[in-house]
Amino acid sequence: MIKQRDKSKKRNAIIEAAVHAFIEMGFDRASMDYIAEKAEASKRTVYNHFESKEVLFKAVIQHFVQQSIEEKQIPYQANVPLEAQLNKFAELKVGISTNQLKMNFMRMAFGVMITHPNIAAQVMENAGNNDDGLQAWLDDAVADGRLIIEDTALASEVFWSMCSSAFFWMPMLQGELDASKAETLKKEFVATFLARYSK
Amino acid sequence: MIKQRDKSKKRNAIIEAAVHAFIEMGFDRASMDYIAEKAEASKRTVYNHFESKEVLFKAVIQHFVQQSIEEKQIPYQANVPLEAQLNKFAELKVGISTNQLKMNFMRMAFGVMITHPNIAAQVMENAGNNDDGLQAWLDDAVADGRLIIEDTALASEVFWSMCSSAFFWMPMLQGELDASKAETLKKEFVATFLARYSK
DNA sequence: CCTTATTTACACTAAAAAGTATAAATAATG
DNA sequence: CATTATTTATACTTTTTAGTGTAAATAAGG
Repeated sequence: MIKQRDKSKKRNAIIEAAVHAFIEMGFDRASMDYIAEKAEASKRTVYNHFESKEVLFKAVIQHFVQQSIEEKQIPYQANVPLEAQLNKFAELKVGISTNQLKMNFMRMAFGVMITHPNIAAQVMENAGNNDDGLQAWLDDAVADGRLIIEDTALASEVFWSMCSSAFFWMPMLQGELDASKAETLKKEFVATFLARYSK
Repeated sequence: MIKQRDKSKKRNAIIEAAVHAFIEMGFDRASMDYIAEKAEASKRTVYNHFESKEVLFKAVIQHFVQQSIEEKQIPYQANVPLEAQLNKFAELKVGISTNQLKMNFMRMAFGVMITHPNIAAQVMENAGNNDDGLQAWLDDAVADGRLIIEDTALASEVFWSMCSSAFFWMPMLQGELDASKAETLKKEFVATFLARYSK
């Protein structure tokens, strides 16, 4: 019978340090020595918790994903203009793009996954689930007779395609989007979507 | 007076080898030794042509950009359905996404640019110019009275947002898109666009 | 206060890769 | 053919960093 003590404190400190080191200097250039120093731990302790840099990275990703699961479900409301409700969906994406920490983290993560396909594969296994609830919302709006959509999955993709490109991919690789520009685009995307699918 | 001989042959062999090495193994893991070997040149020769790996990378990018400048202008045609003409614009993006070599190259290039911001900055200086001719086409269509658009620049962005997300970013980071799926999306994008802006 | 799980300091190893030096070999061009 | 610009082979330096070994120090928890 082995006594177990609470290792979580050092472990969390290491993950926290790794998150910032990876964001700051990228996966390859953030050395284990540097991470240990920032975590106020010895390098040996880092390796006692995470047997390799790759394992540490995966833990960092998981830590981040954990934090990001705050299912922002937007329920369909019969007596609110569709425009306003769709705006909220678009706002979800805009919200991510203006969260500097989150964007930097994702930029870093994509960099790693492009550069190290083997790590990417392992990370992707634990990913999945990408439902924003838009399709459910569309189904409700159709049932309520306010939208005419044959294929709500397809319509959902149309909407997210517009938003993702402008509010996610572009800012991700080309830097933050101007706020008023974002507003203009958001309005136009919603208007375009409604032109196609509303009665 | 120094006699100049033709060094372009070796130089091109090196660039060619570097292109494939970078695509195959990524910037960091493609060593100068490996590139030299693939180019059937000595490492010293590689360094005689390109004073550093970074300089070589920039030459590779330039080589690629040079090849990609085949201005596929699509002129406005008064007596052809708008749908068919817009399809061609969408096809431009689909075309890129199904060019495996091109996508692999761009994936690699983005990886480098995310991972090495200093290189990214230098590469970006020589970039610019991203006009696909859609806005000009829209202007013509508006002048011809077949579309009603206040801001053709904005409308152009709406169209490219849809297409870029589905036909570029997603395939770039998540692998090739199914052909029939691409066809479905393309149709829906064009239909959505026309629902918003056609008479 | 004792036991011992956990952490630390520090000195290693091993590997990889960028870039350099130099003298000899090769081949373009007049 | 002769000249010499270019290329080659080879051995080298330097730097960086992942990961390990070990004995001593620390501190959690009963």
